Amino acid sequence: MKNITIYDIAREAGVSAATVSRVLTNNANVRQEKKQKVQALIEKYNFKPNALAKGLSDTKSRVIGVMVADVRNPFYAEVFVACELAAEKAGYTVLLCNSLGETEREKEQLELFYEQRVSAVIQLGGRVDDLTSDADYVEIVNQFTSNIPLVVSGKLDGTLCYQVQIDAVKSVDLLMEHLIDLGHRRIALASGRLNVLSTYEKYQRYQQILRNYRIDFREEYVVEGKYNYYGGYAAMEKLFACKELPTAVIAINDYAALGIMHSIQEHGLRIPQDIAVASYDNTQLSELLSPRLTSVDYQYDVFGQKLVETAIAAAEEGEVSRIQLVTPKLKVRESTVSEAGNL
Amino acid sequence: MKNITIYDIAREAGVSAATVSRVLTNNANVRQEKKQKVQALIEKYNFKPNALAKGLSDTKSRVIGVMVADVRNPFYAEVFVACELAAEKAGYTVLLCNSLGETEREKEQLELFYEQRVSAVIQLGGRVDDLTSDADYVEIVNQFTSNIPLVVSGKLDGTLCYQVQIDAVKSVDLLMEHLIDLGHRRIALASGRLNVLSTYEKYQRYQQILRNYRIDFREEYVVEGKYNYYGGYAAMEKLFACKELPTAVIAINDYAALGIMHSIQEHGLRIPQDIAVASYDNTQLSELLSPRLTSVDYQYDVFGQKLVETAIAAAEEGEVSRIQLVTPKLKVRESTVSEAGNL
DNA sequence: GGCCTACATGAAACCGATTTCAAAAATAAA
DNA sequence: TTTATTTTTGAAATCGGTTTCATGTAGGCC
Repeated sequence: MKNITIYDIAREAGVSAATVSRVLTNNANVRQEKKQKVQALIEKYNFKPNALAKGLSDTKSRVIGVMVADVRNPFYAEVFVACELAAEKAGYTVLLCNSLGETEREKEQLELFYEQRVSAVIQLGGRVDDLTSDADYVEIVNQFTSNIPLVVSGKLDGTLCYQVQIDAVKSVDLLMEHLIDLGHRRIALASGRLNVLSTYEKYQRYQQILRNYRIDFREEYVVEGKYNYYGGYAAMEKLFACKELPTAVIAINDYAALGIMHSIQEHGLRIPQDIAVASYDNTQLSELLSPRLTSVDYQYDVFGQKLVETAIAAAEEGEVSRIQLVTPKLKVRESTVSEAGNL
Repeated sequence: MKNITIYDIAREAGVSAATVSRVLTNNANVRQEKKQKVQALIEKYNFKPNALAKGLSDTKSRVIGVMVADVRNPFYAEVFVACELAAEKAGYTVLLCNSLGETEREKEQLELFYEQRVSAVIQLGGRVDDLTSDADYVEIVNQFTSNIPLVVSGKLDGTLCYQVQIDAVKSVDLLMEHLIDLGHRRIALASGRLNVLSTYEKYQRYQQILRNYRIDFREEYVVEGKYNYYGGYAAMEKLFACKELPTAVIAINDYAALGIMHSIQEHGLRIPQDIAVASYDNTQLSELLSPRLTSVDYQYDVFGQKLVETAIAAAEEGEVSRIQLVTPKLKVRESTVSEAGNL
């Protein structure tokens, strides 16, 4: 069955294609009578305009490319779904791709996005979140952004990207103040890699807070590591080597927290009575661990919404500020505050 | 900066657009000399052909729409990434969307995919995995598939979809034989909903295996429930009400297994010494639990590869069989086989 | 050299929408 | 009724590629 087009509708309705198009875009003035006739035919044939032709003719694909490091990471999955829902409301479609932490892939994906003439791109994780700069990438991005707006959660010095950030300072404040309020003074940081922007910012703020509260900073309480279970596990094993054990550990994300918790439990200590654990991300996992995990919630719906809004506004040449912040919230659970019912 | 087109290249090279196109598609015969000249210009301007124009002119968008129930579910995230990698190799792009378990969304997404004139659609979870039929949906799919091939992992009676299934029978066999070999005779099934095709097939096979081994089927050992942590937890709590406790429990997925494990541990029993636990999906989580979880691996890379191959073959009118099976493998870990090092 | 075949090439049509522009029709004003 | 104004409308151009078709050119063979 041949695809029907605007011309088929036009012929049968006895009008021109232009008129059908006007009905479709609902914008010019078309005589009621013809309008209804056309709409009836559209209905009858269940006609849907070809998005490629539309995109070609008005040079707007109404597609937003979303590039994340890896959707298998629940953080990115959450953000993606939030973006999808937000885009949908605005009549946009989202194209997802994973950079898988390879800068080479990121470059290729940008090219692919350009080929698809996406209206805008949202990039999270990978290069845009890495403090070590890559001149080549900056070059590519600059070329890219001369045609297509790029919204990042992160930072890319030397480029003109829109930035939508989760307020790293605030997220540290939430966690640290919570722990300090609980009386903790020996707070360790099972960090990620310090050349990742968001991680570095957290580290900086961690030190600042310690200073504010006149708590000594201990080098040995900061451990760099991977953003997964093993990273957390390894970090905690290192912390066990400290002569004075921390009373609380902050994990860089929920998976790392799980590793930390296992390590603690294997050493026969209790959470949170012996060591409290808290983390960032508040993915599904934090609700499922035992004890359930105190974690900083990044407000994925708000975050996704803002990313998409910014992308669309930029694509449609609307007014958007170049930098925006999303305020996280703390979700307190039993891994820091002991309730009845924990082992 | 205006986008450059094939015509700009043609003009500067002193050839026609047709020739540039031939160089681009690399298929007709073009004099070496001109070819190199054109390629040099393409290089110089970093020209990338407009995918919309290309798609419009040859009526092939080279985009595969992937609809899953929810990427936040690691199973779908794994499959999606596998599809993406496979598609990439073949020069295709993937469009992801989440149906979020709402049939209404699924219908809308199919329309969106059609508007985008995707080359093929891959659908996992949701309607295509549901035994309760929806005449309206079948109608829509039939209309859809008259234009665009639909590859499903599941089944949609009354439609002409391509099916790529994970061999449910085999996956049950792997788990059951493993447990029976270990000496288990009281094996419970913490099932999902039995109106989900894949779940129902597993249930059927479970009964069959019991018969084969002349083990009595006990109604009370089969508990229906949700596909998440709480579903598993609730199921296990029910199983604790049996007068004779099962010695092994099969969970419908890793999250459910986690719920089951927590329930068992809260009751003060040991895994696997008192009760063994095993599951389907073998997502990252199974490696991270304590004890680590025996799980059926669905061979995501093979699965994704086959889904995409089928989609592309169907789109390009190649030969593909309508039904294909992917053979799962068992990943044995400590939740069924006690090793040193478990609590 | 003459004839045939194979390759190279560009003009033009096409894919399916949107949009501009000018003409036609309807309405308002005189 | 006539003129001025506003709406409607369709023809045609456009977006940026691919492809067909006819023509031009080169090489192969007698």
